[in-house]
Amino acid sequence: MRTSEVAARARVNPQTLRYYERRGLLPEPERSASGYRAYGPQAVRLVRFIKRAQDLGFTLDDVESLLHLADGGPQSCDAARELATAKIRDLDARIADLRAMRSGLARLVQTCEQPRDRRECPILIEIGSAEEERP
Amino acid sequence: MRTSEVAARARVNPQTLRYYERRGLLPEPERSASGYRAYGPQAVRLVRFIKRAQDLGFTLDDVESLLHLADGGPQSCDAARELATAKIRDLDARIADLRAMRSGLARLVQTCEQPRDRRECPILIEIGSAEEERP
DNA sequence: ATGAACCCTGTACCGCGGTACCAGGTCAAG
DNA sequence: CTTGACCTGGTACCGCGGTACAGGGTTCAT
Repeated sequence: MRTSEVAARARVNPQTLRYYERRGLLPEPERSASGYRAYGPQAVRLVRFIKRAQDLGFTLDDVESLLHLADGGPQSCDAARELATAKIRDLDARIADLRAMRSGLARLVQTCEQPRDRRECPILIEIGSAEEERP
Repeated sequence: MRTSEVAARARVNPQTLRYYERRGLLPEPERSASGYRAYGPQAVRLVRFIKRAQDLGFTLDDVESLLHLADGGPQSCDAARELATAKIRDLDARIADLRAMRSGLARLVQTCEQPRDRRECPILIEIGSAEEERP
C-alpha cells in the first residue's frame, strides 16, 4: 500500500503519516525502487490505534510511551495501566475545572435574569466598572 | 502608572499588556514625553476583567465582543447574556466529551485488572494486534 | 557620571497536532 | 507520449495566548 491508501483506510491525512513517521510513532516502511513508501496492512492498524488512543485523551507523547512499553514483559501491563489511571486523574481535574467555570457562568446569567424590568446586567456592570474612566 | 506597575497590580506579565494593546483589548494609553506608556487606574480593572472572563472560559475574541457590547444599550445586556449561555453550552459539550473519555479509560483499566494471574492487558493486546506484523 | 532598573519597537519563538506549499520525480490510462 | 494524479523531501504556516530576545533609549539613586 502507498501513503494515500493507508491514509484513506485509517481516515487520516496523508501528511499525517509522514508526520507520525518523523515523530517516531510509525516505523519507516519499505520503499519501492523509485523511493515510494510501501506499507504493510499493520500500518493501518497502528494508525488506528494511535487515533483511538488520542480519542481517549492520550497525547502523541503518551502514545509513544505506550508503544515502547509493548516491548516490555507483563510488567509493561502495569506501566500501561498506570498511564491510563494517571490520565483518568487528569480528566477528573479538567472536568472539575470546567464544572467550576460552568457554575460561575450560571451564577452570572442567573443574577442577570433576576430583576425583570429595569434590570442591571452584572456582566455589563462588571465591564462598566472597568471602563467607566476610559477616555 | 507605567507598564510594569499595571502589570504587577493585575498579576500579569508586562509583555501581556502590549499584547492586549496590539489585539485591541486595551485602549492605547497616553504617553510621557519620552514615549513611556502612562496608564490610568482603569487599566488595572480592565485587565483584571479580562482575566476573570478568561477564567470563566471566554476567549480573548469573546472578551473583545463583550467590550464592544458595553457601548450598546440595555439590549447589549441580552447579547452579553446570550454569549454567556452559549459558553455554558460549550462547557456542557466539553464536559460530556471528557466524561466519555473517562469512562472509556475506566473500562480499559477495569478489564485490565480482572484476571488476577496470567492476565492479558487489553491496552497491550490492542497495541500488540497493531504491531504483531511489524518487522 | 555611572550603573541598575526600567522602558521602547520589532521580531521570533513556545506547545500541540498537524496542514500547506514548493519544485521536482513517477506512474498509469488514454 | 502526454496528461493528470500521485509521490518525494524540505520548509513554512495555522490557532491560541502569550513569552523571549535583540538593540537601543530613559530615569533615578548613588
